[in-house]
Amino acid sequence: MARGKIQIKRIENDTNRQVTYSKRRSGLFKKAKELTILCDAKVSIIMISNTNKLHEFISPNITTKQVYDAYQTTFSPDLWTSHYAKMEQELRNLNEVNRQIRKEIRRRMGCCLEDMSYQELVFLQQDMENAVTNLSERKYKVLSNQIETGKKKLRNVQGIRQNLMQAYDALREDPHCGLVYNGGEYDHVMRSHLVGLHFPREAHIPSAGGSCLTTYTYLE
Amino acid sequence: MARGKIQIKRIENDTNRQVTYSKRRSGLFKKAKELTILCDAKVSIIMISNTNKLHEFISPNITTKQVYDAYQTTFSPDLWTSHYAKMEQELRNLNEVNRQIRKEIRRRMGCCLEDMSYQELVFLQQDMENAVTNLSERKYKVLSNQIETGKKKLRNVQGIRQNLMQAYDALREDPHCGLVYNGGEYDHVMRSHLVGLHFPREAHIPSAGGSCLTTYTYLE
DNA sequence: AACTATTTATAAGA
DNA sequence: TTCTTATAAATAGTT
Repeated sequence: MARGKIQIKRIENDTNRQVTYSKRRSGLFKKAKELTILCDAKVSIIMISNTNKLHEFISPNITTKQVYDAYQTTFSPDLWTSHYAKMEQELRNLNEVNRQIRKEIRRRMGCCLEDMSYQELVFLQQDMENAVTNLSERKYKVLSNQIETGKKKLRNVQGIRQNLMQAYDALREDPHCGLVYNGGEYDHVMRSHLVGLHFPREAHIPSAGGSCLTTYTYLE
Repeated sequence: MARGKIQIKRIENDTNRQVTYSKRRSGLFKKAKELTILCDAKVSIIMISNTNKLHEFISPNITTKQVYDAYQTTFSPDLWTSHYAKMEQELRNLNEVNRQIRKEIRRRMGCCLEDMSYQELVFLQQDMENAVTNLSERKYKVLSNQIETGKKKLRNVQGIRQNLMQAYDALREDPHCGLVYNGGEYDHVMRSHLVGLHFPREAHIPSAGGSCLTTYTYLE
């Protein structure tokens, strides 16, 4: 939604997907938080990432359990247990699909071709050749991504190296630079910055912040 | 977020709150849907409105129960519940303390004095003046220590000088002794002792070593 | 992580 | 409720 519109479809690049997940998760949680406050509502969000990491948001003064209990109560045991009905249906579908796929696979491995017409065989061959092409393109893309990432890292490192070289040259050209950093002054500045305890008058003192957001890994 | 910025605080007007709830709910669900697709994640959202209406979002191909089961698996429920409650309590306490301390610091820097009564201001001023006094005393003590150390070193040097004088006298009386005390040895000793009196920049200043504890008065 | 050009969400009004 | 639209906020791509 910025620097270009994106299609809402699975992001194939792992890194991008991760980054987007992280960004949008915090966006979503922020919205949830605002909604909680603006509308005096209770919100529970549980997210499971592509990599099986679990994140949750829960409005203040309530627990996730309480929300899900309310959910259960509201949708009566029926709907809650319909979960199982849904699963059964899914299972049946899955079995059927599974049977078909296995047949297809066997065919694509060169077996079970007996009951296919010539026309079907033509189509199948074409399809298999397309598949090879797709795979090849995909392979190329993955490689490109890797190269791209590598380039980025390289640029990064080169930038750092250049800065270091410049700093080093400056130091060599002007030995008096050394004095600038000598003595207690620099030390004082450094220390106060490092410790971060020198609350200037208008200092923004970071709040401990009562975040309700938590990240845990959900182990399958 | 449009036609004017709004403060994130409870919308008091019932109708507006309802409308905003409805709009933002669909916004939230839309975002959740996009996230689901873009990042290949699973999201479960349950919302309970101000008027106790319940709404849910669930990613395709998964049930709310499954997500909640995953959640429960991740946090062995009993342990989690008590743990969570504990954390919440801690957080609340910490936030409160944090708030107070920040206020106190700001006050001691001369800000946020608007909501203090005269009596409180008097106490605070007294307290701050006491603090200045303590600091001043401490400063004086550190200086005394330095002077004391200086005196000791001086005495030490005087002793050496006396020894030298005696040796010199002995030398004059018996020229053969001279060889024994000749060379850089005494010179070196002299120099190091004398130099010690200059308190150069790197002089060791005795550590404050004292208390880091301060008593804050929590004035509302 | 920070930045910023864009896209998207949405508050207020109709 | 729904539509519109000016504006605030989110965020994709980049650094």
